[in-house]
Amino acid sequence: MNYETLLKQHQLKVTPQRVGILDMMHSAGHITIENLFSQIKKQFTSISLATLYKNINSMVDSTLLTEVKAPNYKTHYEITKEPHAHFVCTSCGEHKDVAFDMNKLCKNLVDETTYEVAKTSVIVSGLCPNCKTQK
Amino acid sequence: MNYETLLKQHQLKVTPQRVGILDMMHSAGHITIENLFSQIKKQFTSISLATLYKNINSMVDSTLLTEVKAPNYKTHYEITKEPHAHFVCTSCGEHKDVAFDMNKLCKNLVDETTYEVAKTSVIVSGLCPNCKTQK
DNA sequence: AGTCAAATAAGAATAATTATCCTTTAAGAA
DNA sequence: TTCTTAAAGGATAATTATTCTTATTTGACT
Repeated sequence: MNYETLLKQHQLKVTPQRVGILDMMHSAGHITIENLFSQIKKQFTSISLATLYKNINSMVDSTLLTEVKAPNYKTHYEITKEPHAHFVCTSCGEHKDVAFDMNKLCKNLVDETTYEVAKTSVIVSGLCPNCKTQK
Repeated sequence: MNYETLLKQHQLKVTPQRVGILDMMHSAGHITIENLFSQIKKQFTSISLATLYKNINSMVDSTLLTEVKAPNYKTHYEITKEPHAHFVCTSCGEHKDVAFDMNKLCKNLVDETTYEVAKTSVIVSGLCPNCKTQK
């Protein structure tokens, strides 16, 4: 995958920092701001945390990145992929992408002979009827 | 609904503050810490923000409350109900509970002639195979 | 190469959450 | 009831998370 192209497609300026962020995010799968910052500092020793936040936020706004907010878990980020669910272990914190198969959703989302599902959370966002008509 | 019973069922001590929190949360439907704090201070003028956080967290841990973390939206809390999804308007912030009908999930979760769906997020949490077998 | 809007770094400022410490109180035992 | 104790409350400090400000630099496009 070519990060420069990806950034341009999303009308974002290509900078070494952004390419570095994407590269790191790609190899990590998903990552928190905290981890990303400590990783990225190795490559860009003087990068600022504010820069990281601004870049992450603009990439989230442009849908290049997806923000994942799981209960009892730090917000983390990933390069936007096909729709999928996230399984988060309440004990060890492991998290795992799960194919978004409609028929297996909710309690059936993961194999319950091996996983123990405690909670599911579904968030849909967009425009409500009011705001949609005002566009 | 009787909040004392509810608290006892979850093995939590019954205190006036907790009853007040639940009462407020029940009438609000869902509420942020910020709003809850400004409301609850009217009733318990000397309540501390830390107390609020401690109570909310223990009630979330006991599953009495559910924490809802939606993208671009402040974390809010509600008394745990039947599984359901949340629709959050990216424009006005309105949020609305949506019946968790498996067949309508994802893009079909809300009526797309009136809503405009931008993102869906599904989070499942519990124990991963490793942690499950270690129990 | 020259221009300019956008990005960066640095650090301050603000917001959100948790920890600490000491006092008070709910809940069950005596 | 009263006693005992673990848990809860309040005040505030500490930590963590996020955004803002300003001066400087740089990528993208003439």
